[in-house]
Amino acid sequence: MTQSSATPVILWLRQDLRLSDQAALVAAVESGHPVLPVYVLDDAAAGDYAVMGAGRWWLHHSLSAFDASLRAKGSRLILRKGNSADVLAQLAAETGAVAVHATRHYEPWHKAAEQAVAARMKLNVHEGAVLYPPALVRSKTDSRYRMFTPWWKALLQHMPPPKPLAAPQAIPAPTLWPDSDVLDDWSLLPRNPDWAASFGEYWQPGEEAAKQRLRDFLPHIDAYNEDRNFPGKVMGVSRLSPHLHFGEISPALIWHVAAREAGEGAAPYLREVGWRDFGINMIDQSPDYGWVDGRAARGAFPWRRPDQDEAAARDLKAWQRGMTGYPIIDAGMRELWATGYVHNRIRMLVASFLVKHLLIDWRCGERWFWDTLVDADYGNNSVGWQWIAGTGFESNPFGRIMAPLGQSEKFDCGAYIRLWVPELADLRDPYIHDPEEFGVRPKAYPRKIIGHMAARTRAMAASSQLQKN
DNA sequence: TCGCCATTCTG
DNA sequence: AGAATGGCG
Repeated sequence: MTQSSATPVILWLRQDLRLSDQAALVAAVESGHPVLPVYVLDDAAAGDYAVMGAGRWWLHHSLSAFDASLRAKGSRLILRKGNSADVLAQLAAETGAVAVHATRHYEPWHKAAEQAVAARMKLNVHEGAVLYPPALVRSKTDSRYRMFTPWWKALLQHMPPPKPLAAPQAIPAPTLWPDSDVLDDWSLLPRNPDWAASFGEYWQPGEEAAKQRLRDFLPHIDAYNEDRNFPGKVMGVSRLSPHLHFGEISPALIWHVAAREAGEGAAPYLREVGWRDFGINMIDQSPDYGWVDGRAARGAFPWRRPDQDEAAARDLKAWQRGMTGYPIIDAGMRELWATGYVHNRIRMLVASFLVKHLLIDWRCGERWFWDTLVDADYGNNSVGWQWIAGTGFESNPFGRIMAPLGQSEKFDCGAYIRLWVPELADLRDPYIHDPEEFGVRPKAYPRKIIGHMAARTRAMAASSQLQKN
């Protein structure tokens, strides 16, 4: 016993930076061995989907918070960089560790890494990143779903999720800690310029902050179904997405807390939490969903290519910078830049604008979001863009073009615009939604880069051209 | 196979 | 009021 208990087990962490409700952690502790928690930064494996800009800011603070939580339990976080399987094998060789515990993830690069690790050592994979394992949600004919509603009905048959596991009282430490990289040396935080300077005003990464945000949101959960449509309502949504992405809080914990506090009133909110599982369900079935059209077009769609067409490049830049001349679009893109987040309704509007008004390939938008969102998540991002672009298995038809100006008014976005577009701060409703229409020309605010009707006509023409092919 | 129905709407 | 396309039972 003394001999074997001195042999450590590795707790391999990825997007699971929490102590509560983590089966892998509980199993590692219950094994009776000292536990070596290690986070491996493996950018090469993820390739284009490595944690990028805004996500790296979050990751830095989340790792720091998680290390502090571990230390309060008598443990600590080892940081290593490189190929996951190589790093873990090396760590095992250094410490004599014989087994690895980890939480299962469904991104293709995570699945590949799990296989590579399992080929070289004893890997115990635990569920916990999802409400329910996606492969086990089956239709009557035993097939898997690509449409949300039937999938959701089937998933509900398996709900509630397992009861959340408590954080261990203490985490047994090895007698000798292996070397760890120094977090600051990873240079995850931006500098020169520090474009994330204001992020701290909006976010506090880490498990404790995630739980606090959930507690703060609970009194508003009954109003969610209505208020979530209004980007100006600060407590209309929970803003838990980045915490969920990095695994600082589990979806099962959210489910149980929300259901306990709000009963049936939690249902609309939990359905939206369910969209995260649905995204995972999609990328699990179609690992290339982030860049390959789900429904292949009947010929190449005539996207305007920013890499080949100067006008398209200018339009893409105007969109990225929030200088399109559409107040609601510009407010959203500037909120994204300043906070690493955008309200979901605005995500739909800006995405639709890029794809349909500007006719720019949805993958350009997917890339921009991947770089700028603190909650950039492969499943969510891919499903969202494919839905808006009309390329997804289940998606909005291309011909359905959202009217940004109408939506801005309908969802009362005046205050939201005044907050993010200071050039328009003096304008009242209804002028704020479409100043050009009212003949108002605020200083330094651009004209619309394309008129709504002109864009609509162009998009419909491009789309019908495709039908003929 | 065939009919039903689809996340967040438009003019 | 309308409307078209594909997943699902």
